[in-house]
Amino acid sequence: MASTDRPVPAGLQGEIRAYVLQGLASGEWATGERIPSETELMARFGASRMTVHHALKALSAEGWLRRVKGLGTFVAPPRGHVLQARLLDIRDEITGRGRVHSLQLLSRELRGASLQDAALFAVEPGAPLLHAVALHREDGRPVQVEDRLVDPARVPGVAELDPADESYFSFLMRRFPYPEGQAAIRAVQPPPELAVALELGPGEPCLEVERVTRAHGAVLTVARLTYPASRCVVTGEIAPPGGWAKGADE
Amino acid sequence: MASTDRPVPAGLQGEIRAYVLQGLASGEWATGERIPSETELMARFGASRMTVHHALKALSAEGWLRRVKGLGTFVAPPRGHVLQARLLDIRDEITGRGRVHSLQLLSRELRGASLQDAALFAVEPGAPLLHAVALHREDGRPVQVEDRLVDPARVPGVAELDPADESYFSFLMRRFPYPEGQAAIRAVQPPPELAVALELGPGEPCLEVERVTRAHGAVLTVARLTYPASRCVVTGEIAPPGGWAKGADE
DNA sequence: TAGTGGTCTAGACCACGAC
DNA sequence: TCGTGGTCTAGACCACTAT
Repeated sequence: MASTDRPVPAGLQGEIRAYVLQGLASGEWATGERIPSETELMARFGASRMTVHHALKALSAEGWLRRVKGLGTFVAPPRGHVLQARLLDIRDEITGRGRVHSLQLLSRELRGASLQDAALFAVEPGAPLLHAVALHREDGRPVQVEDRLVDPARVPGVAELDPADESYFSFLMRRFPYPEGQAAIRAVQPPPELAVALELGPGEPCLEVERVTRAHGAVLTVARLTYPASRCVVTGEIAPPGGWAKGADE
Repeated sequence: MASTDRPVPAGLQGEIRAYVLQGLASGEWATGERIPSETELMARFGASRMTVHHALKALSAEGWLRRVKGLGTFVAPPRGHVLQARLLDIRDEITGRGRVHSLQLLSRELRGASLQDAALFAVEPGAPLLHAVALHREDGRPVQVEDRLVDPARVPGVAELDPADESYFSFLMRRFPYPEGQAAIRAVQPPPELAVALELGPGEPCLEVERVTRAHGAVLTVARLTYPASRCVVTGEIAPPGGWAKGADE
């Protein structure tokens, strides 16, 4: 609830850190303004230069400060609101709530890449891509349609994977634990076939999350996840600079 | 497009950093596994302990590693996909695209806090809250309804603010540059009055972003932003551990 | 007790920017 | 030239963990 519970450095570094953060929070130093130099802080806290340096370096890495060699240390500009949302495996989400997850494979085929696919995946048109569509249920109620395209050349074994056994998400995370990519969230009027599959109420919209996942710059998979509006919210924290670099402690 | 362009430490620290990241990316060290100790790395790179220590400390602060005193350094568990999206001032977004922003104030009143408001803001029921509803247009087309509740006691001057002059978002950011809070994104069927205000097509859904913003733990404002589905996408990066702690360099 | 990481010091050389 | 931050060293003491 408070701000970040990053492991606060103890001792002198902690004091210097607190001093600087206090100056920022109180508005004593405005955006872009110069804060005391390492030399000044050494004197003020009776610390060695390394100690001061590390305190400032950490604050700079967290986005509070900007340091310029030859010039000094400045207050970093605020970055607007940054929303940090976890996008988890739907399966984990459901079982984590103590519900029962089930999956119905609607289609799965190896097909040639369209021109559009080819451009996105940076492969030759016609190159084989795995296209799978699955319906996820929570206690029997449909909660997500997963429409996924994977490049089997970059994800060996994915063509043989039975998503009822292990989700594509989990399979990919095991092999590429540090994903890069982009995501987009939209509200959509679902096409009729999705409305039927998801057992939507009349006129009920959907939330659509589209994800492009890369590893080493190469696109691995594109997923389009469609949720009934009434059964999904994306939530997240508005992050202070530095975000939640704290390890995974939950 | 690649991954994070954090200022890479030069020299020995950079080498050690690269060595560790390489080990992680290649899967040489699995999640939870122990990586070489500071002593071992000192020998391997001919570096002093401080140098090794800082390299590992930085990687740990970025979420790649977890260090335990007395035990060693371990590979941090992957954290799933983390979506980092900037939520900006709609005004800046529009003018940033070279379009013309205009605002129509639909209502603004000082009203007593309902029981629900009181619980959220942690004030007495009946305490004055500013409630403003505004319609934002881009080149004349409605793109957002902003429904906002602000505690004027915590945001002095906000009751006198004319949102056509300066947006509430910007006003708040100037006074509280380091916001905390939560946000939620939903798809909704807008109520008729919103459908009219936003000039929605028949059956067109909306994306709703709800934000609770705090400073020093106290709720400053709650905003409910409603966008026509056809005119809004929330986009963001899927972040590696460490996110984009890099200062604001765009 | 031995090994780990957490913190700190008092030096050092360097690259950079302003004057 | 002077002050800035970037990097590095070779020590040190401490707290913690496992044996």
